[in-house]
Amino acid sequence: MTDDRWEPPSVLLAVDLVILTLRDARLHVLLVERGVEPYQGAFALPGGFLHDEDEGIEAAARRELAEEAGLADVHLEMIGVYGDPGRDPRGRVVSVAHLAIAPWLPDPIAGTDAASACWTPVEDVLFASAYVQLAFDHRRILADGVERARTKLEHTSLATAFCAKTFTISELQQVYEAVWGVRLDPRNFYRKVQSARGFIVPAGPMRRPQSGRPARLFKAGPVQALYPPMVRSTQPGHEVLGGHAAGIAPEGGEHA
Amino acid sequence: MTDDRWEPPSVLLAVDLVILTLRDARLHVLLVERGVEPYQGAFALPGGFLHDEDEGIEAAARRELAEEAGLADVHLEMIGVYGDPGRDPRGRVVSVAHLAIAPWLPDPIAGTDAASACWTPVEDVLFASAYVQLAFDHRRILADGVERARTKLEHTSLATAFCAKTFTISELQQVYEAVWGVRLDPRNFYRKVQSARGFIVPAGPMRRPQSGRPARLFKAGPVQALYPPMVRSTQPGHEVLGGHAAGIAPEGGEHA
DNA sequence: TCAATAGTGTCTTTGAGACAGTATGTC
DNA sequence: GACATACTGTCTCAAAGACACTATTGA
Repeated sequence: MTDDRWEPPSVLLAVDLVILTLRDARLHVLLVERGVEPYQGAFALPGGFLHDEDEGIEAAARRELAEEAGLADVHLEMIGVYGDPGRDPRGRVVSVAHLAIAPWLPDPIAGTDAASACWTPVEDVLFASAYVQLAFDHRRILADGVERARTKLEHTSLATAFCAKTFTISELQQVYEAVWGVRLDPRNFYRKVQSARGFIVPAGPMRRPQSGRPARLFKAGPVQALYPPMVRSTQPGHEVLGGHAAGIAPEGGEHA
Repeated sequence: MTDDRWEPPSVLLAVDLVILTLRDARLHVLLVERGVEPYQGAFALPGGFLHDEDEGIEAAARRELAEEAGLADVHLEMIGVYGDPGRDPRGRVVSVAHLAIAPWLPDPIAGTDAASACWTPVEDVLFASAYVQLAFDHRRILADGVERARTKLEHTSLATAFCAKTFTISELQQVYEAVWGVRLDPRNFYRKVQSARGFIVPAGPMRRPQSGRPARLFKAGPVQALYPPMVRSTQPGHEVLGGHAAGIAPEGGEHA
């Protein structure tokens, strides 16, 4: 680090949250309507500034998660940093974006202060001619968060974070289908998920149908990294309508 | 974002660089000796504070890359943010860590101001009973950076960033062996690398042996994502001596 | 009975890993 | 010639994808 007599500039640090969940088999993100300038009235990702000098970044993210979404004990990981000068008209604001995964149906948000928060289908925001415009660079942050979720579904047990404590295999399949925007063969999915060692483990001989044969219940297994992985078939032909995979540049790295 | 009448705290923003390269078939990282407090005399990752209010984060990383390592036009990507309160005794310093990959043999650093910079074998720093102690939380940053490189080698063409503009297949194999800390079968590696569509393309019928049969030269192909991927054999039995894979927690995400 | 979903089996293709064998250079 | 490295072929096994088939529920 350079340590001269000169004073380095300081910045405002914020956290922003990409909170994803599944609602009626579609991927949704939690948005809030901004009540103040800038971007008053526009939708934005939940987030806020550090509370005080001594607050850790993840602590701030969890605080916002509780304050704005009423969520606790959910999967949370850092996505990256967004700090382009000029991204916020108020000055130099650097935002640390986080990805949170909420299990489905935690109600449209309990009675939190975030009265204006609402779950929005991700495609409505990310699709080329999007209905919903987001404040700041939040559309890009959302795109990166979704891409992160897609990738982690392949190699980790993240999908179980979308489910309740116990779940059926077809519920798990819905997660993959919604996040990837593809349709999968139930029979092959069944085998594949079972053959990934430690991914899911049986949770009682229980059952709970609606129509059709009752299904076994499972819970998340011990492993974090999947082997064999749940590879997304690269050879196309599976994309389902509204696939939001287009028009997003997921990776920022450049080669020489 | 919360927008009250209260003033949010500001922080100092720094960039730190994990610059990796290959030297005599081993993975090395560039370290600098700190000339001032804190941690005077200790080794640290190259890095520094933002220069001014208007400097972008990636721009700052590239500036440090040039100033401290004399490198330009190399692969650069963000690793993550390290901002625990108390990580820097000077106050609240939030560091954005980056991973840079330098092609091998750019000389032990040209005549830059970083006279004290030196390439250090990664294992010497990361191994359990490490010889080299790093300042701040830089050991953890290095571990995360190495883990990032390991993972990206599987699914992207990042390995070519370690090589010169043209390279032989066995040179590419050395990259994988050094970064993963494993030994690979040359025959299978040959086939595998060739079957990954768009990974490498022939670069002239050239050749350049030292002993043994001359090898064909290749250059980096057009694709970024590898298919099929170069999967690290999960079933162990391949780790080579000094494997630094142990004792590192690469992932910070937690499930509910 | 049918509709609907759960779960099993089987076949084909692709790729991973082991390793024999051939090609082409230097000494 | 020996030696070293580059490259090819072949075998076996594991897993992906396609899809026929059976099982178990409710209506």
